[in-house]
Amino acid sequence: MKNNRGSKPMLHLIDEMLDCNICGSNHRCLGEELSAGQLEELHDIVNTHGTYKPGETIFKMEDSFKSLYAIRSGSVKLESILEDGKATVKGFFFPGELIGVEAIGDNKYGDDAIALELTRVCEIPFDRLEVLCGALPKLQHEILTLLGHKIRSRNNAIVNGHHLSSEKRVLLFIQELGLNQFNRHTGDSKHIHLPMSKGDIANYLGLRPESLSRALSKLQSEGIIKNHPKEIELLDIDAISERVG
Amino acid sequence: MKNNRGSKPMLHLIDEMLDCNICGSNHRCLGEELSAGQLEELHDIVNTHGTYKPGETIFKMEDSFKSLYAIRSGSVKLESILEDGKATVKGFFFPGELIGVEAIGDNKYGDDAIALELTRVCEIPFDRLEVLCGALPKLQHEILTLLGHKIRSRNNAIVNGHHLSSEKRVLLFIQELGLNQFNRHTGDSKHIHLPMSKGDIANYLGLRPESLSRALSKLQSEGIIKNHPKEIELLDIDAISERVG
DNA sequence: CGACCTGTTGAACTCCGTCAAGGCGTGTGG
DNA sequence: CCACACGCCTTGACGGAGTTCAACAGGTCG
Repeated sequence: MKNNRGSKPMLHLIDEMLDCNICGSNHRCLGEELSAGQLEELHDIVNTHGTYKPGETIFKMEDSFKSLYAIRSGSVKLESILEDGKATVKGFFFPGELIGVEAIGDNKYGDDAIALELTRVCEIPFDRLEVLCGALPKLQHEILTLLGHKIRSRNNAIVNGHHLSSEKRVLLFIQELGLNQFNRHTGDSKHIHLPMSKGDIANYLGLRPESLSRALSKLQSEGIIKNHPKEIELLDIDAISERVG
Repeated sequence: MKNNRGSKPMLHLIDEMLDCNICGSNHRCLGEELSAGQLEELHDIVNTHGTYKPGETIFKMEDSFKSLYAIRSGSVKLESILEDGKATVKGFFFPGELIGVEAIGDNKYGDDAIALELTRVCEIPFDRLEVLCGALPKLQHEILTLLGHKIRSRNNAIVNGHHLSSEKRVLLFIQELGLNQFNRHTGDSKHIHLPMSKGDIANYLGLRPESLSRALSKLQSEGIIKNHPKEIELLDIDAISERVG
């Protein structure tokens, strides 16, 4: 991991924070273009603590919105309970990603954030982040970019939901998970680890568990993937790319 | 097309701008909480010009992203052409709303913005807006809130797409159009004007034109709505509310 | 008038949801 | 250590909502 201030003597704590790039992943989730001094300002407002066991919630939907959370390790699902009592999984998040942004401008988080594995996060108080954004144009730009990207990604999900068959959505999901895993340099690119349950995946994709199971079974019978309990093995990557179009 | 501040009496110009609240609607789409002086700063970066006839594009998907556009009057649809050549309608926008926000952080608009009626817009150069946000915390907060709200709205669309039948989605759409129209104090609340084609509505809702037509016919046969060429007439508002749940 | 576009209607089909049963892995208690 | 129960996943059979294909109606514009 790079540290462009290695020569200067610093407080050990700050050093550690710089090292973890706020979130502990290879990619900094925030402050990518800031100078060392500016980055320090950002670190000053971040609470690095926060470790959650599988199933524990980082925030609940009825909690009042106060902070964003940068995921340092592990993984998180966002889900909410609808009026009719049904749960809907809104997304899965991995190291380097920010959760809580969906709640910006609202007074409550609209979702439960649930750790899927042993998960460490940084808490970033939003009011302090806003103030800092006013002082650091690059940070402001970064947040705006991140939100814009999020909107585009949600729009894409809508379009995919409308135009793609269940099989294609499943393959696209697997592909994205694999890409994500590849970018984080965890595991090899053929074995996609699934920290979440198949039921959660189905829910996220807008399918019944049975439909997801059938899609996976079909893909396995065609020799494209191998379906393991907590893992998808990619047997024919070209066929996957071809099928998602 | 430029800010021709020098060529007009200054007070008159500012007065006119204040009057139109940037976008010409009753609701200010930006600068809601700013003081008069701050609002003036905002107006300084806005180009008020821009009139488009039905079918004309305000920006194209391949244009490089430079500005947001506040709709002053008329209506706009956002659509994009997918790789396979199919068009997908991403949304409909009305006076007081901002378009272009989906492109923030990207170098191109990903959509075509097409006027549905005679439409007037204000152009807000995004780089200048960013600078101004750094100076005006309330404006920054407003933009962030707006983006957060957008993300939530897109998430809701996904959930609705997964959980609601075509009939419910159609009713929800009509309901939202009506609410929108009501908030803008245009027309009465029983006659919902449709500036876009039925085909566009179907596309937006992820349906085939035939399916939308069938849904509307069914609702009409049940005495809940009346289906006109460019208008939906609401006959039984209670039944509508009840059906969308 | 005829060409054309949008919207509507009918009939057959298909994908996915629903309902029901059973398999498999894990944890617990006898 | 095995028996059993409980979740989670899988498989099968069936039905229904929405798509597809095709024909047609109604308005608009040359």
